[in-house]
Amino acid sequence: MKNVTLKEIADQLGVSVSTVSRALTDSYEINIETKKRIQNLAKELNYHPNPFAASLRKHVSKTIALIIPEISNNFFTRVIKGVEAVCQEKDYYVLIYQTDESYQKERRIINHLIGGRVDGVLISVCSETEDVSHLNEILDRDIKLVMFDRVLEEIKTSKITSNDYESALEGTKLLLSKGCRKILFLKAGSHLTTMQNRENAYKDAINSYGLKPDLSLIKTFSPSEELELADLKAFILEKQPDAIFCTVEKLAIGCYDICKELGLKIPQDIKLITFSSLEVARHLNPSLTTIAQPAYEIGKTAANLLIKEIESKTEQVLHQITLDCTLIKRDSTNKG
Amino acid sequence: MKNVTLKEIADQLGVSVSTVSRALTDSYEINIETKKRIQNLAKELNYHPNPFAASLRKHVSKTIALIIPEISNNFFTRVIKGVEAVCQEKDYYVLIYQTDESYQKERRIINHLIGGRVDGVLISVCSETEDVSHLNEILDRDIKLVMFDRVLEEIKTSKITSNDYESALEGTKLLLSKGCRKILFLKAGSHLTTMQNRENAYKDAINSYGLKPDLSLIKTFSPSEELELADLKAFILEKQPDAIFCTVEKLAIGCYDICKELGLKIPQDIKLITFSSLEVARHLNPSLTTIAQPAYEIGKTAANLLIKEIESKTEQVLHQITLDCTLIKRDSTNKG
DNA sequence: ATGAAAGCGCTAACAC
DNA sequence: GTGTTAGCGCTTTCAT
Repeated sequence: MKNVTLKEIADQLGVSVSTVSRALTDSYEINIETKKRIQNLAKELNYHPNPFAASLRKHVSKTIALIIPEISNNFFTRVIKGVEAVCQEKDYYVLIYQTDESYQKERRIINHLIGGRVDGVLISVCSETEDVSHLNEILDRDIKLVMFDRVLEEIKTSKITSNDYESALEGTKLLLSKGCRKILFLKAGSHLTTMQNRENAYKDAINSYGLKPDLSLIKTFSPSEELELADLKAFILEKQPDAIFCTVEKLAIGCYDICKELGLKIPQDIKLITFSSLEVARHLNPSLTTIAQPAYEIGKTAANLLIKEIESKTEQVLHQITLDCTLIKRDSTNKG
Repeated sequence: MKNVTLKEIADQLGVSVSTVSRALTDSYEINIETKKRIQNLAKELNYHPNPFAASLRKHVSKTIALIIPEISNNFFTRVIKGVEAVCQEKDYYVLIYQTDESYQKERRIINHLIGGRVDGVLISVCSETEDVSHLNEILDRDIKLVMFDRVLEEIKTSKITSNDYESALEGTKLLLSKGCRKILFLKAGSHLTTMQNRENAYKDAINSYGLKPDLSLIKTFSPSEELELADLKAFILEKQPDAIFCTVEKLAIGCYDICKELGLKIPQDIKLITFSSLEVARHLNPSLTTIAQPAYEIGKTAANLLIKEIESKTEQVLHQITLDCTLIKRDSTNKG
């Protein structure tokens, strides 16, 4: 069975295509009787408009893209939920793309989008991203762009982040208050504003204790590679820390694996804290202290902002919104 | 800046649109010189074809939809990876949709697709789905369909599942071998073939021990609702089981919560096993015995099959492929 | 080897 | 209130 078109409906009813089109968009200028007849037949024939034709004609697709580094991550999973909630309400469709933390894939996805497939893009860039030309290209094409969480200084768009500095400060101070003095700080990607804020907070917290941050305790990992566990293990063995601050969940899970392997007890030998939205954090052994970002809210806020920008006719105002994280203290930071 | 079109390139070079079109698809009938000029200018102007125009004209979109119940679930997350791996290689795009286990959303998504947006659909139906007319409608429109994991008997398409019966049999026998005699069986949705296979295995395993399955120990939960935890708790309190077999991860996590609340020790008081691909299962307290489905392989197989069906001109042969699960024994089923 | 022209299915300006 | 027409950007006959 082929898809039924406006023309077929028009022919069957002896009216013109434009009348059918107008009737189905419930235009006020169509006779109520005709409208009924058309709508009924459309329903009967199970008419569904061809989205390509409509988009081609109207130059809008009522669709946005959501580009994230990794779907298998509770933070992004909840962001998606937030975005979808808003988009469902406002009748937009969401295309979800994941970059797997690969800059190449990020470019590929954006190239795919640039033809005009979407009206707007929501992105949390991958940790590899340094060259930002692909993002600027989006803006050049008048596709609206909003960044969230993993944002970049140099792009002129609205940005939604969490209060990374304040919460990392609080997290580091928690470790310090438990007596930790040799705290590893594990980053994922180096040039993201998000990571820099967290690192600055880490240093400032240590300074606030009258101590000097040891920069050799700070290490950047590339989440796009698989083989980093060996590096991490070597780093832990070399530094013999009494605590680890992870900026991303994946690193924290890696620490669990390594500590088990090395026979290091959490929290007795090493305390652990991480940015993470992992739902089962409370059931881990030991339960994991997390800084949970307001993922769902970030998704909702970002989507609302993007749609507002898409639909506004006036020059857009750039927003910079910060939402608060929640520090959830669990056993992994208990007094050893 | 507007998007550059074929016409603009044609005008600048003093050739016709069709020549440009052919040059850019690397047609053999275009002079090598002209082709070069056109391709260079296209690159220079950063030309990107309008996907709507092309799809409208060609009646194919090189895009497939992947519909899953929940993104926040490691099983589906890995399926996505498998699907994307195949699609990237074959130059297809993947639109990911989640139904949140809601039949209404499933219908809405499929209606959205029916206009011809995609060439094929990969679906794992939500546990609510009983009416299958929306799926048949896809087939009516000549959109290819492949079901995986959550499959339905009554739909005539290719299906990829895991060996649910055999692995549930093995899982149940594991519990029986540890001395468990009052094993709850928690289902998610009742009419899915997948669930029925698992339930049959559960019963058969008990029969094989010369025991009679107590049907009152089998209970179906609706994963689309939030408030089931109270039900689950009441059920556990009422039945006082010595083991629980969960068909989905979410129920197992619920069991952890409830056992903690009730002061029941896993595995001493209650043993626990579940179908799940949860990556941190090994770090849970206690570590969780899982039956892990070959998620990545399922995704790859399903995508390959779908693309083959899309591209084949001949009448399609229906495949029914089964892949093996892995039982990973951990502490939650240890001798108490 | 290249161009002219038709048309995919839809919307919207312009008639009447 | 309804029809006619043009055109969105592309591919693809059919000419030449």
